[in-house]
Amino acid sequence: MSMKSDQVANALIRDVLGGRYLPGERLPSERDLVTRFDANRGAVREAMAKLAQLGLAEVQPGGARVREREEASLDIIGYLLTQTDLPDPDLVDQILMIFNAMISLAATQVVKAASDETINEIRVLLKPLSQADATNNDASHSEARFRLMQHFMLASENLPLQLVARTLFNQFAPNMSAVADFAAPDRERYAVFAQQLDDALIHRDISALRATFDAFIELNRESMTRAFMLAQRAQEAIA
Amino acid sequence: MSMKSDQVANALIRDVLGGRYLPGERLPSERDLVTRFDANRGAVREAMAKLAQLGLAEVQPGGARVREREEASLDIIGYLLTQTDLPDPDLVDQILMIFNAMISLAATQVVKAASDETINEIRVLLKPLSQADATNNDASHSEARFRLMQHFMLASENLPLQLVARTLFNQFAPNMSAVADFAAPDRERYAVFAQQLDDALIHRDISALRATFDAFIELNRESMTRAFMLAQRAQEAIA
DNA sequence: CTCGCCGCTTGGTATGACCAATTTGATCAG
DNA sequence: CTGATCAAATTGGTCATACCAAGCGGCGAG
Repeated sequence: MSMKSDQVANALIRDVLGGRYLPGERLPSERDLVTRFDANRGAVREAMAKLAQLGLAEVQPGGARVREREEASLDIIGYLLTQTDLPDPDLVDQILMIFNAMISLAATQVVKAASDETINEIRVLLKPLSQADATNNDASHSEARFRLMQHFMLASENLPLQLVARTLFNQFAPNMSAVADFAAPDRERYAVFAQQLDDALIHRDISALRATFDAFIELNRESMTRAFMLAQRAQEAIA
Repeated sequence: MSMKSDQVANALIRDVLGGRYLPGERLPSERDLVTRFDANRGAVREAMAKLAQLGLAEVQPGGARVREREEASLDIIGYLLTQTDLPDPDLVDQILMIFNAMISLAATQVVKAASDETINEIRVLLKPLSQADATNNDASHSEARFRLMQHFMLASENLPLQLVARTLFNQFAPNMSAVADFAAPDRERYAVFAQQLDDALIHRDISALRATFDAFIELNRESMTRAFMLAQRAQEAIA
C-alpha cells in the first residue's frame, strides 16, 4: 500500500506521459485534483511537487504547466517503460546502449588506473562466464554478468558514473521480469567475450577492451531483441 | 525568492551531503524541523519528500533515515558541485568523461542511421570550429561547440541519451561560470578535431569518429584543468 | 479598438487535529 | 543480570480550514 500522494502523482505522471495533458498546456488546479482524487490538498501538493521535481511540470502561482519531455529528469524512463503492458523495445534498446557505454567507460577507467589487486578481483568474477558448458542455469549466468558489471562500476570510483548506471538499472530491471524468462544467454559467445576481456585486462589493453565491449553490446542487444519477440508471441498467444 | 519548502530542502540536502547526517542515521523529526526552520509542517514535509525523491533519505512512519550516497539520484551532483566555493575538479572531470561518452554514443548513432540531410546540418555547424583564426571571440566559439553537441543529441533521436546528457549539463553548467572566464579554447587543436570529424561524417567512418572524440575528450579535459588552476589562483589572490 | 484597473482563481503558507505504524523504554519472567 | 514483552510516546501520513500574494481574465474607460 503506497501513500496517497504517490497514488495521485503516479496517476498524473501517467496522464502527462500518456499525452492526456500536452506540453505547454495547463494542469488542473490543485483544488480540482482534490475533488478528482478524493485527497487532501497537502497530498495533491506533494504529488505536484514530485511532478515538478521530475521535470514534467512547471508549477507557479497562477497555475501549473506541462513541460517538454526532453526537459524531464532521467527518472521518467521508469514510468515510460510501464506505460504499456510490454516495454517499448526501441526504448529498451536505447537504454541498453547507454548502459553499455557506461560500463565501457568504467572499464576503461579501471584498466587505466586500478590496482593489480582490483584487476584480479574482476578476473575472478569473469571465470564463471568463460565456461561455455551449462553447468550453471540461466539465472546464475545472468547474476554472474550482473556482478561483473557492478564490480566494474565500483572499481571505477566514479560517482556520477555509478549514479547514471544505477538510475538506469533501477528503472530498467523491474520492468524486464516479463521478458527475462525468454532470455537464454548464448554461453559460447559469452565465453569468447569473457576470454577476450580477460586478455585485455591482463595486458591493460584499452583498445582491445573497447572492441570487446562493442561485441558485448551487440550480443546483449541480440539476446534482448530475441527475448522480446518471444515474449510478444507469448502475450499474443494469451489473447 | 524561492519557496520555503525549497529553502528547507536545500538546507537539509547541504547537511546530508556535507556529512552532518551520516548514512543510516536518523534525521530530525518533521516537528523538530518545523521549529528549526520556522516553517509549517507542510513545507517541511515537501522538503522531506524532495530528499526522498533524490534518494538521499528513506522516510517511513517512525522516522527518516539517510541513505547511502551511491543509492541517490543523478540529480544530486548539482548539489555536490555547489557544496564548495569552487567545484571539485575530480568530480568535474568525471562528469566531463560521461558527457563525452554520451556525445560519442549519439554521434555513433547519427553516423549509423541519420539521413544525409542531418549529416549536412551537422557539417554546417562544424564549420565555425574548423577555422583556427580568432575571428570569433571565446564565447561564440564555446557556443558553437555547444550547438554542435546539442545537434548530435537531437539527431540521435535517443530520449534516454538526451535525458542523461541534459541532466548532467543542467547541473553542470550553472556551476562553471566562475571557471568559464579562464577557459581560452585552443582554436588550432579544435580546428584539427573539426576537420577530422568532418571527414568521419562524410565517409560515415565510425572508428575514425570514435578516435576523434577520444581526442576531443582529452582536449576538453586539458582546457578545463587549466581553467581550474587559473580560477583557483585567482581565488587565492583575493584571500 | 486599446489600455488599464479590479476581481477571481491559483499556488504558497499556516494551524490544528487525528490516525496508524514504529520506536522506545519500562516491566516482568527466566 | 539478561531477554522477551507489552504499553506508551514519538513519528510520519492524512485531513479540514483559513488567509495571503501573485497571475490571469474580463470589464469598462478612454
